[in-house]
Amino acid sequence: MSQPSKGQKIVKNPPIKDVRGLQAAMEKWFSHEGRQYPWRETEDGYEILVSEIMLQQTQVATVLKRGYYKRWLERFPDVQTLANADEDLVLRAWEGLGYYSRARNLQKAARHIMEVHNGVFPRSLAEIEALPGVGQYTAGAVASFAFDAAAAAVDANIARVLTRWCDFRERIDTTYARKQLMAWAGSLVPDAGGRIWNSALMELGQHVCKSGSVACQKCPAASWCRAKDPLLLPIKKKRKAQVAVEEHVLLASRSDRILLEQEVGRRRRGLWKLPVRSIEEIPDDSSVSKQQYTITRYRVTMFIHELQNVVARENERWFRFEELAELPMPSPYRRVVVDYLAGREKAMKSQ
DNA sequence: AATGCGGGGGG
DNA sequence: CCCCCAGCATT
Repeated sequence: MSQPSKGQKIVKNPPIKDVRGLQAAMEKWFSHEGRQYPWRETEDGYEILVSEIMLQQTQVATVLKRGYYKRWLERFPDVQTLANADEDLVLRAWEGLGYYSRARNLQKAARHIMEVHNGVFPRSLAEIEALPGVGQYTAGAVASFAFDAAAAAVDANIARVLTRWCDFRERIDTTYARKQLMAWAGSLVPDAGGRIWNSALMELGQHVCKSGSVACQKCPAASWCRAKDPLLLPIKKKRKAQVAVEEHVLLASRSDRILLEQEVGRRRRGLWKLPVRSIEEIPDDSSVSKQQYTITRYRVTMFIHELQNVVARENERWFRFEELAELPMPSPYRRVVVDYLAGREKAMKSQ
């Protein structure tokens, strides 16, 4: 046996005694303390899937507060409607959530369900995981929340809870740790059904067993928990430092129109933004303002050059002001455009 | 195994 | 300023 495998053996059962008692305590606690989220009021596979995709790397508060979930289901109430929708409309409904491939994959998943499953949402774990944009976590979440399957679903909340319960003091962002946590999660899910159990674990991670603070005196699992110092868990690798970059964009207007450029690369593909130019192409008499934003690991300083007499290039188009609201546009550019139109409106009135 | 992919919340 | 968040796909 080679050395690296030592200490990396997957242990099937978590180091927890009286699992039935823990399950009972968690379910009782959840019945009192569980929040009422819209996706907890439905057992529709599609509606659950929409919520899970929106919630990937995105906090509950973000999805709820700005009405993304409700609006999406009004606009795309079922699989068939989404499958047949224009991608522009899909991206516009997603605007501000980020990770736009999620939206494109969600539509691909709808098309997959129409073609492969005749429009009927699949129930098996394997069939759900075969949907575009659906990985191991999301498949388990949908199977348990929609169909009450006894499926493991290890999200960031459950990973944190499990590492603390089991005092797992190794890095969790490795293949070994992911397998270990999946094994523990799988052995803890009650056969009777995973809906309440997975919901309760997530709820615990979200409101009690939190990342920056813990409320062990309010925790229903405290007497089962082995963590000596919960705040030190879970252990993750440090993230790469951010890189500062600059970009120069045009705020080019022509009577009642503004020039926009459509992204064609991998990042934010299909969305419209202010046209980018190199610094050498900017006339030095243009009026400049500045905005900061972050995308992935870049801290971008965006210089906004207000210009007229600009010639449109490939992938660029003039849009009437009224059309802008319908276009999918990344948040940093949306803010600039909205401010510009507001300022223009104000100037018109004061004349 | 490492990296790219948004954007906002909260310490 | 930082880390974090109901992760996935690609390399």
